[in-house]
Amino acid sequence: MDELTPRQSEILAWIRARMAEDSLPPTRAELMRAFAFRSPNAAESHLRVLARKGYILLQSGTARGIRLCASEEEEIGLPLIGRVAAGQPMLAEEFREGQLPVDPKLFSPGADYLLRVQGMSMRDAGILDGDILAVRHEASLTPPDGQMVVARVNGEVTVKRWKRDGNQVWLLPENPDFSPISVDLQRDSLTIEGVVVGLLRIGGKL
Amino acid sequence: MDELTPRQSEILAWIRARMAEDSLPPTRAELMRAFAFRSPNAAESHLRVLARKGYILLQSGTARGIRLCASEEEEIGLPLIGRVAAGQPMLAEEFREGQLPVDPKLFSPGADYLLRVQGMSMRDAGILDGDILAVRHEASLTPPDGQMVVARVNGEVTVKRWKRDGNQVWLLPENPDFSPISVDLQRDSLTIEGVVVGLLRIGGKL
DNA sequence: AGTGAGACTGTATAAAAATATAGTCGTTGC
DNA sequence: GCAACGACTATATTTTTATACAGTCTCACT
Repeated sequence: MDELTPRQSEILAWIRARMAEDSLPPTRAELMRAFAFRSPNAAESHLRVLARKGYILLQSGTARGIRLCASEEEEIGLPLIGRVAAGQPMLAEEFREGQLPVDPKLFSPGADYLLRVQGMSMRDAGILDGDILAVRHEASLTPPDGQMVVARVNGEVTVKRWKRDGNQVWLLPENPDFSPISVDLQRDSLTIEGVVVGLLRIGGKL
Repeated sequence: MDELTPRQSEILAWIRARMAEDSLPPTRAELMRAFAFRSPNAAESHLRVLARKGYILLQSGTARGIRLCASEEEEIGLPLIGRVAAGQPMLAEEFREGQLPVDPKLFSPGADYLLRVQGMSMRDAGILDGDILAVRHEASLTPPDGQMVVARVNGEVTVKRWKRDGNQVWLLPENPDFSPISVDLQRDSLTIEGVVVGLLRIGGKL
């Protein structure tokens, strides 16, 4: 699929927006009005280019015969992240286990991605090994105490309950077999990757 | 919303199918061809009726200006069932807490409804009070031992692990504070309302 | 027996939409 | 320096579409 010029992406974006909004592809004239062209042919030639580059399909001889090509995987639902290597960014392509058809708005506040749980450190909160957490991206270091967060301590990703007292942060497991993690904000590197907004368990051992 | 005649529903169904299929509303001429009308006016007047009865909206003066009206609650997702009174059917309207936008195919095998969990009898299986179970309707009395089922014993609905030995059925909790329920198929009334295929936890105490 | 709605046929016609042709004006690449 | 391309203007010319008007036929009412 060829690259688009800035102008071309602008036009493609508008077409997508219009179709999402009222589910009716635009005519050349409507495109022309939207971009203040003074000739319908400006719209026509842009559509030709978009079609040639494979972003849209034009049905000749039919009114509004524009259809979007499956935009290289529709990306519905949320990405499911598996084990994240230390120090690597969360959403890197290589940690993606897949994509699940989950409505982000099912959770409140909305979820941004799904994370596969490893280990039993949150067992007593009803979160088992292999469970899937819905996570909302949220980097502020001031979640309410008791909030379940996805945190990164010295590069390592972990899910725990948050508790902070000044520069002292505790990441609390929910399983007596595990010990709380103590973090000194001035000495250790800690970032929050998000807050847990939901849980999903599918297949496996129910 | 007025009732439709058989012919009118047929036509509405076709329009819906067409729009689902290629996301482009039909023209009068296309409708005419599809139903072998010999006059475009047959299509026109049907559209008028559908619009008058509130099933579609016609944008006058625009090609393919047909849009479907939100079909009296789209019923997307799955119904969420709350506390079911003893002896009452599961899916009765009065036990419905709502509808959640969950894709049935997210689970395997697919889910038919969602059920709000009450109590802590399955705590050690990571199922807490208030959790939501995805359930597949399945009435056979021969699920594999260890399968988590939604069962009804003498009218009362409960979620437990299934274990059967001849006429002796055990419904096992996953919490030492609770006792297994013993059921004799010849003396007690037992039906299976479904098998648990997934778990969802949103909001509340995460 | 008469009326009205539903489901059409048949014929037009104006408006909407697609699309061709001929250019202009900048950039970019060789 | 010039060809190629992107991004247009300007003007036509078909096709497609929407839509009006005038009927026909059937069936359910009342």
